[in-house]
Amino acid sequence: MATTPYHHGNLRDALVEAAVEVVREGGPEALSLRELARRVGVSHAAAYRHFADREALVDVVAEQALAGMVARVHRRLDRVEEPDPVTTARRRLVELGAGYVDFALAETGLFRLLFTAYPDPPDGKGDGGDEPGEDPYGLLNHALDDLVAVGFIDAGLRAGAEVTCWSAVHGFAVLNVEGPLRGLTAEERDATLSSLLLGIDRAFGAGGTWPSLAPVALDPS
Amino acid sequence: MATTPYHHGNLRDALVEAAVEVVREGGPEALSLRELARRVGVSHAAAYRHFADREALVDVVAEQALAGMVARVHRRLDRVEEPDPVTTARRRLVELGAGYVDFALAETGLFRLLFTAYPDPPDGKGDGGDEPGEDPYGLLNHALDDLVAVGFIDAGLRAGAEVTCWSAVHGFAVLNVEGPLRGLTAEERDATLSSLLLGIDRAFGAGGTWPSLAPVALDPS
DNA sequence: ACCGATATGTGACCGCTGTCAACATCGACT
DNA sequence: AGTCGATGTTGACAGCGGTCACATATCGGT
Repeated sequence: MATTPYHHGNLRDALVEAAVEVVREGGPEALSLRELARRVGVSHAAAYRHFADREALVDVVAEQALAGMVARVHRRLDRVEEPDPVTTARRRLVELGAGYVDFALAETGLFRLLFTAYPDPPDGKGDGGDEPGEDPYGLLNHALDDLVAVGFIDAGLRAGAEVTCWSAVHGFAVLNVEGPLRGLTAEERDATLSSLLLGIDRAFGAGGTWPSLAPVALDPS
Repeated sequence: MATTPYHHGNLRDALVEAAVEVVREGGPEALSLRELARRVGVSHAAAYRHFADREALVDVVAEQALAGMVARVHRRLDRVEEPDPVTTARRRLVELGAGYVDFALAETGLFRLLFTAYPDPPDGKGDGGDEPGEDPYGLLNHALDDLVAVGFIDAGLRAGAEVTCWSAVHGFAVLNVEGPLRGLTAEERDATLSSLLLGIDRAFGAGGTWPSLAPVALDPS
């Protein structure tokens, strides 16, 4: 039987599943090998047959978290429909940021784990090899390139733009998730996030005169 | 004798001093009550006469860290001298951000501690009572108000501006200190930070046509 | 059908941590 | 002089990550 075989069968998967669960509702610091083993109903040393150490387990959870974040961002991106290419590209950048923050607020534990495992966080450009455009950093660069292509961003402003965007959105997420800005009401959060995202849009489109974009709202689903 | 009295004399201060030292060169996760006691040459439980628990010690270190950061920001702020009030105000905002990042990169451990103690980080607006303008958040608001006063920032854009600025700069710091952006060279860091700070300036000054600002460089002293 | 190699899980153990309670010491004040 | 409160010590407990020798189950080859 695939369900509950002989020894335990699929301990590894069970552990990962439990780990994701634990991190979700307690953050990275709640993730303990022993607690996991207890949950799965197995000896604490058994986990070491499947993971070299705690870090290895964390890495796997981080992968899942990253995937979840990408999925969430895509959900927003896919909903964008605007009349002209410029507005579409601008809107996509905004929605990208909003999706990032959505995930951070909806999956606090996973988000914190993603950026608190100081030995080599698995995000972004370092890890090469993946499908381009399937990690947040790739999506971001793609969106910015589009904005240059449609003539919204001056080519001279493209350099470093991805860092600016990432920093702003990531900072907002961090401050709201585990920093002094948690405790904001939903309204305040929406307002300040709109202000931030539209500010980025303004900074990039400073060359010409463009119609302003509609505000954003978080989606705590 | 004030130096090495009877029992220990000034254990509390000695512990705090050692704690700052440890965090400086190992980050918050290296801060252990027992290690501290060992360093100071005292029994492992002695610390409990002075601190309710580990958290309390962390809070004190956080205060020191915050003070250090404010000092560093001020050092940059005080060096600003520009011909006209508008440029001065703009420059001050830029230097404020640069000082924040300076501190994050020069005092990695202390910075991380400041924003990783999820139960009530001591930064920013929450803690009231302090001299206004003597914490980073107050300095930031002051700088932004000035920019409105001199006519650089349109009054309609003032709302939420402090969150935008803080998010961007904080995000940059976090990504460079413990995130995927550490590993950047000094040149890349300077370039991207300049791009970020000047982008903020651009976003706020979008109303009129202003001369562009000179780039920034980090100061790893 | 058997038997051995290999994968998987167990229990005891180490050193580390924070925290607490009981005990010792010392200075200050009456 | 003698007591009291603040400070420091000792020893214990539980929980953690990690490692080991050992037990067990499963599978592959004969």
